[in-house]
Amino acid sequence: MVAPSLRARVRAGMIDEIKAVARRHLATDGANLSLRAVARDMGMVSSAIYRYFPSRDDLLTALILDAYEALGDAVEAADASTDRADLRGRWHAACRAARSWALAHPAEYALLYGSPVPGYAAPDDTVAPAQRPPVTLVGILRDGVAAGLLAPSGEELPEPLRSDVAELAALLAVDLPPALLARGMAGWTQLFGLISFELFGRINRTLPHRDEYFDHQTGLMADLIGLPAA
Amino acid sequence: MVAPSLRARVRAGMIDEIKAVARRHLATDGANLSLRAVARDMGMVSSAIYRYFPSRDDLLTALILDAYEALGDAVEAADASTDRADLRGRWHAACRAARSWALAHPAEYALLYGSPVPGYAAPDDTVAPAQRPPVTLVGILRDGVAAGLLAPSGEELPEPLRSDVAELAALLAVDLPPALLARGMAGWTQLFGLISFELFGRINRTLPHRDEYFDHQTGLMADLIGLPAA
DNA sequence: TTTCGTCAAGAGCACTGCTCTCGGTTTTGA
DNA sequence: TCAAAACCGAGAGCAGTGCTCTTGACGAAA
Repeated sequence: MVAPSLRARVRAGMIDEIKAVARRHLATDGANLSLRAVARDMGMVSSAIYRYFPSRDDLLTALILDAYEALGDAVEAADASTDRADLRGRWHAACRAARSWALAHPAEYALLYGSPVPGYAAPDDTVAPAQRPPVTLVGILRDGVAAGLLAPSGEELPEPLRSDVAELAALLAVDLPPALLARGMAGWTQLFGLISFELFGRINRTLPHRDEYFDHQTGLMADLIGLPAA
Repeated sequence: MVAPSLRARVRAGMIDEIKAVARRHLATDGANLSLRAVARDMGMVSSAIYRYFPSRDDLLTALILDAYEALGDAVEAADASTDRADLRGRWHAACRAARSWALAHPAEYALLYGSPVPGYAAPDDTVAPAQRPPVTLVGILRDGVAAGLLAPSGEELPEPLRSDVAELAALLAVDLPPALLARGMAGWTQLFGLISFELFGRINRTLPHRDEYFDHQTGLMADLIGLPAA
């Protein structure tokens, strides 16, 4: 373990600064960020950026990866800082954390969950961080079943579907009855829809009390799952 | 009512052809469609397009309006062609119609429900057509209550939220108890999330039986709403 | 028939992502 | 220690973009 050379350190600093400037541009200009513009902001020439990122898409990928990690951190931290036995409280905390992060970083959220950039294909590095929020959510269900706080209803899925969802459980590394996992996925799907609707402004020019609406909607899904209050 | 002049007719034809070519480009290149490319495809020069659409955003707006109407037509037709008393069947039919349209026109769906184009602000003409799918869905609930097939649970929303949702009911012109409308909105939100996840490919490289998964997920929301089978 | 509105074409501007070359600096290894 | 290799920023240049403006031709209306 040798200390990184001076050159490597300034290089890492440059990469961080480029990403920071790019994030700033992202917030104002949306997904079509201009390499030349960030280069200008850094007092550089556009071609110099290519020393650090081989293409614009690679810069976007780096930003996407960072954003996934930040969102995953926020959701996991919110869940972790809630009483383990309070399943419903954990659910609400995780959902609120995702929403708060999205409201604080709308452009980055759009990058993660908006329509995919046309030519751009997300590399495989992104799938693991992308799964952290849903894994956290279904992890609450897993803990609930393990602790006996969440009784599996005994409901069974019809067959082509049951094994599909069972495979999904294996992929997410959660040991859950398929029917319950399906309900958890419904909650995750609705959470994404809620945030997207609020952020992309398609819904509710009315609905001024958005916090209350959000909590109620996520509470409905907690009901559907059967999460008990503390 | 005079017959439109020849000139007006060829002009209308040109507008239609431009939109058709643009839709084709949209399908392959995504949201960043090039005016010059569609002009090339039509054997024209880019500046000629501006005789018909004052800017690229106006072309996009026209495509968006058409897409909203097409999606609205599909959802409403599916609902209308189902036995009025079969609330659950109508719900499933409307949801399936939305999904089918989205799968058949992924680029246009992304235009409607993906991340908003940065500089672009949707004009007010779009809000009415955009509301047709959710209005159709909550219309099923309204019919159910009116026909006595869907019993309001008597559940009441806490106050800041209750009047918000009541206002939303007035805006959507559906006479529904707020608590029930909130559940309907949850269903609409989840439907959007389901389609987006499937279309934008973030979810389930596994889950090969997507039709069954979709039906089960929308069925869960029908359960949450309390829609009875036929 | 003449005038007026419409049309396609072309040149041009400012911008984009990206490539390549050219000097200058830093790190590396013999 | 010193030359070779790697790295870095600047600049020119290419192909493409949205958009504006001007020019000349055509058809419909007065």
